[in-house]
Amino acid sequence: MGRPPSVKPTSFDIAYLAGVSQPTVSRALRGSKSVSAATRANIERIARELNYMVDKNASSLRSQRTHTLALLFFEDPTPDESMINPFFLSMLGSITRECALRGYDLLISFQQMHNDWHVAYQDSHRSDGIILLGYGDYQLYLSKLEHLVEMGTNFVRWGSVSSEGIGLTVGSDNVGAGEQAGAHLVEIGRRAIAFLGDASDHAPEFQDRYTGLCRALRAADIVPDAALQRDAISSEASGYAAAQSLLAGRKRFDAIFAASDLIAIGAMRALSEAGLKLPQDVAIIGFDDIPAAGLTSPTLTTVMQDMKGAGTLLVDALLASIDGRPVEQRMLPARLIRRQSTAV
Amino acid sequence: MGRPPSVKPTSFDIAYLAGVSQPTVSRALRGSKSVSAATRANIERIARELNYMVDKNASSLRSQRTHTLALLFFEDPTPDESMINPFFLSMLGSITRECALRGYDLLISFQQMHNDWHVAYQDSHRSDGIILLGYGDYQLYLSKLEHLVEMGTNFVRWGSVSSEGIGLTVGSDNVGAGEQAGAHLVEIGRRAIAFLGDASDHAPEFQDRYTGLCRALRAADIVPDAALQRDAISSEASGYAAAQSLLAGRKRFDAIFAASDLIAIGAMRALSEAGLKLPQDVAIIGFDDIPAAGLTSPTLTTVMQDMKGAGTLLVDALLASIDGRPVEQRMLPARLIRRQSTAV
DNA sequence: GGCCATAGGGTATACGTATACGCATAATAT
DNA sequence: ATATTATGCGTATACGTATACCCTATGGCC
Repeated sequence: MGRPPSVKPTSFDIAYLAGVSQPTVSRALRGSKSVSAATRANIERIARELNYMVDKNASSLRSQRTHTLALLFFEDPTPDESMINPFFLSMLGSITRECALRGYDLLISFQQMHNDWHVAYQDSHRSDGIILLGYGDYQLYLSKLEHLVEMGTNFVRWGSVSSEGIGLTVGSDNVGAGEQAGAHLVEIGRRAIAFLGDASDHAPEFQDRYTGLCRALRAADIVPDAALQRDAISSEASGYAAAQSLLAGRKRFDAIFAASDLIAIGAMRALSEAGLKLPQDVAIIGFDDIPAAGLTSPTLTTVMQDMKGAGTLLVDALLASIDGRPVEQRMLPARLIRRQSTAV
Repeated sequence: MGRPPSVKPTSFDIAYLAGVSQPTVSRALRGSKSVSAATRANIERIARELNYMVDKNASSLRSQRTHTLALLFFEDPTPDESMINPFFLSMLGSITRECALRGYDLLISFQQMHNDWHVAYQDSHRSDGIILLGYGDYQLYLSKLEHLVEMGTNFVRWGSVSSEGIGLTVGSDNVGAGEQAGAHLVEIGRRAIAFLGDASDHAPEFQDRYTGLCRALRAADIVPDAALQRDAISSEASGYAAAQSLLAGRKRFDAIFAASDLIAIGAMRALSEAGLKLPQDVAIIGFDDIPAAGLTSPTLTTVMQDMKGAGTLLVDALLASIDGRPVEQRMLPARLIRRQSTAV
């Protein structure tokens, strides 16, 4: 029934010291109820004394459960290789914390959008499930998701909840947030409100925000004007370009709702360079509340998403899906943060 | 010698199809040279067709190598629970990329500084080595490092390389960087240069930066004035407070070198509120080149560390240490980024 | 007092891979 | 032609845990 304790203690060592068999040790430590309280206490004491830790590999191999989740960042290739979207990074903290709380490890990896879906597949073999945080062209993204579904991989992704999507999705109430932003701009007297951000189904989240804006406009009896919308991806450069294009157009506008803070910041630069006064000439609202939003001048009114809730919900939904519990799509409320860029 | 292919292919399935034994499959796929080219090619082909992937748990269990590194963020507890130092986050990208390149997985976890060292110990059992990214009181940190050394854990940490430290360290040339910053301020005609940041051995990196500044001052025949130094930790609030304390002092100053961008940004706010013109009245230099540094007004001159190189070097050093190869402490050059806050 | 249920825990084994060892055959040396 | 070595691969087994199954003792029940 045993050998004496060795270098790295195993369940056998504990069994030997406790005078029981190895399986009993396993049962005791995993909380099986078919082990007496006295035996369990004894085993737990010895384990603590020896600094014993269950060997994760052996355990996973046997049980076929890794107790590990993989976090996969999907991104469009950027010129600056090492840049990561600050918005998703802010979710990292809460996801990690939530995983730790549930006793799960978190594996992390970054992928360029154009890469083989194989990577995700690979990750699915090292973990019980995958959390997907992606941005970029949604249509490119789709085929990868289909592969995952096909293979029965457990995964959740952050994205647009309102549009029907593939797989389990958690996201902010983008439509509602867009509506709040629009209502606020109307409230401060603006009527010619431009939207910067791709409004097609290549970017469902942006599309939702635009939908919300339009809804707010109609509620104020304003007819949304397609001539005041410009496509932009989430980068400062893209926002700058979009705003310039807007300025070049013949349509006048007195406010901008940008689909992300980076776009808004780029737009602000373009507007300033054109000699416009913010927010007097043009009020502007961003989205995400990245740290930089509080540092621009004027400081940027924006929509704050519930990142902490997001991490919790993502992990929660994924674990439910892994355990075969029923899960529903869930939407998180977003909140408007009023700053100088809309203070008139 | 086998059974037919099953659901999730194993090396046995491949062996069966290739008409060889399982160990041969293992050898072929791991690149052992005691397998003929023909056999290997055949095995690789079959593996590809079956979408075979080596079971990480089984492999790790047998070989006692996980091919996984753990990234551990150590932080002082912050009021805002989910905030992570943006500076370290920017290292995340390059570390991940480097790991992927070397075929290593990356496990990630966050820890409050005051937590049990046990967490690190635990992580050391799920990985071949640990990368420590920490900030906060270095003295608190020390005992944890000693534990790790004691246990023979492989680890590298980001920190001050010049001061003698425990374990393997990789870091920027903080002294040199401080010297560059000081020289630049002298060059634009400033002579009363303040330093914001803890200059004690509780924060070796900040101390190094201060040392560098003093060196530059002496080179210009200026005697460093201790009355122009204020302790600060890396946060905006702390920088704000430190600058206010400086303003309250009777010593006049015409420049500030802040030990981090966050400190600098806080200080800028305090100075602006005091009616001082930047950079005319006070020039200011930060450290880290966080994204926000380019967005403040005036934009902030700062020191950019080589984050990409840092990730590479950290992983490199750790793997060397794991493989028992000799490793030396290494220092990365830092570069001054000139912006408006020192443009006179 | 015989019968069955239950608690408590032991026995055997599987998870999938990597490696020490041994054994042929072929290549080379003498 | 025999001894020697290298090449290529099979055999056996270990890594440490979790679980299906089996056994024993005890207690309750009629």
